[in-house]
Amino acid sequence: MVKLFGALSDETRLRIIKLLEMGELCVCDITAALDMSQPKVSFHLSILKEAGLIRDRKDGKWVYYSLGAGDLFSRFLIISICEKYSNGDDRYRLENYRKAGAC
Amino acid sequence: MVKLFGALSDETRLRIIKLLEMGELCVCDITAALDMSQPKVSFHLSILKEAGLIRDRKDGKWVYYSLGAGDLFSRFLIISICEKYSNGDDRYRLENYRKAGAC
DNA sequence: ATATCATATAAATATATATTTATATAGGAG
DNA sequence: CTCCTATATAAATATATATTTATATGATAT
Repeated sequence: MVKLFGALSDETRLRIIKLLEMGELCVCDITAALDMSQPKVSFHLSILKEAGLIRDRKDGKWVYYSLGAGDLFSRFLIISICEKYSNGDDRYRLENYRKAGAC
Repeated sequence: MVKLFGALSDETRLRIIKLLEMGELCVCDITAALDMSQPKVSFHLSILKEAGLIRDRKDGKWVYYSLGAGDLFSRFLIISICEKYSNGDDRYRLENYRKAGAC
């Protein structure tokens, strides 16, 4: 429980959750959307995963992350966060990244 | 939101919330139940209060804390925590403290 | 007024968490 | 096999959070 709330008590990780509301994203998508260094993003993804809030799927060079892991309570939290939280410019940056050819 | 989850991402504070399920308690009750130093307890109470999860009421020398502050989402979180979390020996220590004369 | 009790706050320290920088791994392309 | 790309991990550093110890505040009782 401490770990679960700890995972949610960080701005960057809430932004990641909100982004993943769009569906599965690979690490470079998230890195571009957040405009952060890749190791930083990987670090935060690992905490979310460890807390059972997100899951990953490997496909070739890429690792895709998505919501939908965890128990009922975790899912409820995620829904609430997505409802209350705004994407800011993250979505916009992701779209630009994709238009520019993505990864 | 970050502040709210941050307030919940600590063992001591979850214990306090679970204790307050019993109803209003003063700082010395909580200090006895948790078997911790008084400044430490005050520190954690201030964080819970700041996050809008608990409220306080002054009566003479005493300050009583209770659940029930905050919006619907906060209340839901508190209910969920109380349901999932166990008191351990905290309740037992509080009873002993009261039998011994309390504050 | 002085002493005492409950609580809060401040300063110093310890510990945990996040960030940066550098490097490793592992899959594909040429 | 060698190079490049996506991702992860490690080590060093920075920052935030928690804990301890000491002190302040403010209420009551003597």
